[in-house]
Amino acid sequence: MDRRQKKTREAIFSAFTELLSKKHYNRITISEIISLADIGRATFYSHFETKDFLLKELCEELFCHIFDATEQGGTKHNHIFSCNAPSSVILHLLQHLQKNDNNILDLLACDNNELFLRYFKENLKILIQNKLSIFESKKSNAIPIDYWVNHISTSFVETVKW
Amino acid sequence: MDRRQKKTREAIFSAFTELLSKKHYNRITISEIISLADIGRATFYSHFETKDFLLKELCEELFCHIFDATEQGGTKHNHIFSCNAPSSVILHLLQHLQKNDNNILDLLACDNNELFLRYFKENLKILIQNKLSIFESKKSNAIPIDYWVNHISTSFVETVKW
DNA sequence: TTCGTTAACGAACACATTGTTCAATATAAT
DNA sequence: ATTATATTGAACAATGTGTTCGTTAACGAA
Repeated sequence: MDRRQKKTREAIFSAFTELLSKKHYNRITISEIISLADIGRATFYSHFETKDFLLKELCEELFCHIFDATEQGGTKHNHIFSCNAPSSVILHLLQHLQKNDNNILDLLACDNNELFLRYFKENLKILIQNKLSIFESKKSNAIPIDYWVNHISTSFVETVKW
Repeated sequence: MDRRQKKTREAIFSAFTELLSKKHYNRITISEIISLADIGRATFYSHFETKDFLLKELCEELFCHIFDATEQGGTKHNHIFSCNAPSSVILHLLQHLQKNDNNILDLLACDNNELFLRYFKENLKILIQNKLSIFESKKSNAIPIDYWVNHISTSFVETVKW
């Protein structure tokens, strides 16, 4: 990727997360992001179609790192973070939270969490779905499996939030 | 309250809920609400300061009904709903959900739920806080009580959502 | 270093939405 | 019937959005 592209992209992400930790997503304007990132208006729009897409891509950057590492089986991975992923995904996740990488905690804490938490939960669901499929054999269970998936992932997210 | 005020207020709420069930909150404009409710622009602003306040008051209308009934001790109450509140708040709540009064289910289902779910949860928290305070005597518990409050209310909300 | 490619700039633009104002009108309460 | 008040409609400035385009500067490969 062109060095210029990467720079502006990171400048935008940086400005955006800074603003997110200060005010609600709805109240953040493109103009604010632009002036804080110190880039041209047209430049922003050549990177992100809308503010929603920006948030979406930010979430993907943050979460794909952790959940992608699952499939790579504990090898080194390099996104925004760089670390040695432990074998347990949950442990890995908690480690990042503890270090508060990229201010994830700030983002989870305040009002901006809607889409953010949704991504978090979506990815967790897939993970737990896989874990639970081990017990798939006991199909006679009266409680549907996707209820358990939902319940466990939700409980986890809410526990972290708490 | 003035008959005219009540009419406009209900027209706004009605138009707003209809729009909410169709598109995301962020994408709904005041102008849309106005034209669907068929009222003047100035009229809207004489009722609600902003779109956020409108949502807030809608949530209050919907949830205060159920949670207020707790304190009144099962007597008849008259908000948007009117019914004989059973002694169990949870039962009461589930009854309304089953009847899908005021399209609550629609509102819970789709993307507009952020603030909505928050109110739901906030009110539940208070309720559960009270219920749990009965066991307050066992203070030696290693797990803080507000964790339990959070966990139980969250689980309930998420179960309903599921 | 050179050179073709591509990103960033910035200023301008049409457009949509917001929230306010005000005088005129219609409706309610007593 | 009369007073009070809610609604109306049109106009308004202010702000934000998303696009356009010619110019400038940085990039990377040869």
